[in-house]
Amino acid sequence: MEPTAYLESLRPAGSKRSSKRDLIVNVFLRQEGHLTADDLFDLIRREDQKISRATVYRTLQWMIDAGIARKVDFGEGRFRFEHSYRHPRHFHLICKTCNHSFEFLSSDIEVLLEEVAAARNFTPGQSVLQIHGTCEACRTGRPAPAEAGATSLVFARDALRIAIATERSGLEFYTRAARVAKDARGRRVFEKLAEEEREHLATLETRYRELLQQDRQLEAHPTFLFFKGAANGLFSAGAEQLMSGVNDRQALMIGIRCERGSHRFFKRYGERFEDSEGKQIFLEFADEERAHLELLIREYRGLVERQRRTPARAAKRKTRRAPASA
Amino acid sequence: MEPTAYLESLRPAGSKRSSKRDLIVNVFLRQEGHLTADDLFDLIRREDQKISRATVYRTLQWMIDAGIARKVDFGEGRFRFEHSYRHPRHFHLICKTCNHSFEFLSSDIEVLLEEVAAARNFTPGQSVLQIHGTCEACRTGRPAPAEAGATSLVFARDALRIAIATERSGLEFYTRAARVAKDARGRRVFEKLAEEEREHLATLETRYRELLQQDRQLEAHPTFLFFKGAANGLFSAGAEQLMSGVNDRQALMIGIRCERGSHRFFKRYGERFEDSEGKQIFLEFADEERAHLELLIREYRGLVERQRRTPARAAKRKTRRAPASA
DNA sequence: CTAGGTGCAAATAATTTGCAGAGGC
DNA sequence: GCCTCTGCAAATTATTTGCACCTAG
Repeated sequence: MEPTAYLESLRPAGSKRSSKRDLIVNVFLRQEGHLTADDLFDLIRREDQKISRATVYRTLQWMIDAGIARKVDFGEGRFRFEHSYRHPRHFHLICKTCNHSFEFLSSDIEVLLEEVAAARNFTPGQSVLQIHGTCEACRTGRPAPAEAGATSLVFARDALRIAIATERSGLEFYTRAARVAKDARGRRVFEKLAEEEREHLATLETRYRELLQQDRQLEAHPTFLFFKGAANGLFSAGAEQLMSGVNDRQALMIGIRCERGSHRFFKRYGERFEDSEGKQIFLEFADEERAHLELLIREYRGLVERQRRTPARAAKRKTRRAPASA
Repeated sequence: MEPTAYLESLRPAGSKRSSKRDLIVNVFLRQEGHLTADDLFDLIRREDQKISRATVYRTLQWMIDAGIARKVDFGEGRFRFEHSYRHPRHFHLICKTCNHSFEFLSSDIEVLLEEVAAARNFTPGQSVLQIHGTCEACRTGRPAPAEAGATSLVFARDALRIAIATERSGLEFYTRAARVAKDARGRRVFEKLAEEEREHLATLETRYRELLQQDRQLEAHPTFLFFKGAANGLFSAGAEQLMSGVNDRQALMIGIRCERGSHRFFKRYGERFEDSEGKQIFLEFADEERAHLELLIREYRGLVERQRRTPARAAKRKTRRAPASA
């Protein structure tokens, strides 16, 4: 959505247009950091000498009601304001030396927060998380790479990186499982799964390259979204040693488990974000995993059906496995 | 340490005793929640009509310098103060309806915070974490169980619970491994390990019961310290199936891995807390795990040594295992 | 006796509000 | 014309400070 349409969509009911307010809102949206009311007042004064502090405060409150602005409190004894246009919610790193602040988000932390709230029978709304300390620039004396630009693009970048890492992890797992598998049918299933992961991975990597072209410096931005759960959660160490004796049906079942885990993960977390390209990426990825999952389930059912029609073979297979599983 | 000694130990250099200040400090330390300067002023006024607001503010600043008080900011446009005597650092759940706040700590979150800071080249100091929302009492209309009493006791209780959960998890693992193990020597090692865990567990449970006797209502307090890492991290699902073919040396090595993991975990996290009974419990537990670990390592070395002295047997064992591991 | 500590009142600092006039619909 | 927005100045709220006086060491 374009800025103007975005503003119109958020205008509170029963409010009138006003050139003063428009000016304040526009100047505010043009800014990047976390402004105090006074910072904004100074900026406004450069364009219109007549606007009073009271109007700036009133407009800030209006923007908060409209959802354009968020009020943040860094413990300085006054508030700061940040706009939310193309700017997902986030937590803060705050340098106590230069008073600059840096943004990040961590799904892992958000999950833990929800768990704490649930354990204490608390209905959580917004959370405030600030790490106070010293930034790299203040510690080393050398200027840090500027953290400017569209946060929502960085968010999308990180979402894609996470999806790619997950896919790579799946690919590696299936590849190793295929290498280890002794049963020819089981191995073939793993090989096919690996091939499918490879294809999906290629799609994601293409999309990543396309995203990078939207902003020359996108890769230089530090990580915004921290999210480690997705890439490792599915495959436990040592599991591959169990893969060696796996047949085709079991291999398919393993694939189903993996894809289901992946789908749930991305659906669950995608739903947590507000509208943004990053959210979109998570939900699309979840959808693709679901589609793949359904495909695997159909294959599995087909396989079971076929084995039921040739009971001799199924019985033989069962007999052969019996002593090992006892 | 007793309150008086505690205060003396923290008195800033070059400061005089004063009856007014003593009164303010004592009234402050008697309180439980998070007071505003005005709350405290009102309380003080009940005991001494002459004390002025300025003195209360000055004394609060003095207490902060002395480390007796912490200044917290719930975004209300003014500060609140909490004392730190027998009161570990923590995060807050803040009810936006009744303005009450509840405390918790999560080692898992703290670890993630450190990781984020490290990834951004930020040297972290103190962190602020607030979950704003609605408390149970405000949502249901019924009064919640009062969250009063010594937080440091609750902290110790939770530390013990975590240690116990870890020990139970270890006991369960070794018991199952012993049940599954086919090699008689391997099984015996697991049985011995299980027995040791059982003993340690009994010690911890006794200590837990002793702790409960210090405060009748200790078990009724909601969880303060959230810490899930310890109990599950060591043993992955399916691992027990790998246990079946394990011999005595391998079983010992598995025990060493587990105890080492446990020791590192508790040492690492114990070091994160400030002085308290809870910290003590973590560090003692870490020490006990280390002692056990060293014992196991000695046993392992002895075993290897013995096997080296009877090379025929070792060679035989090796030959027998060769096809399985290829 | 002298460096803090204290009370009082005034100063600051951020933000809000009352009111009369200006301006959009 | 009505209802909202705006500027200005005054009010409010939380906190700090100047200064004269007090008190412990």
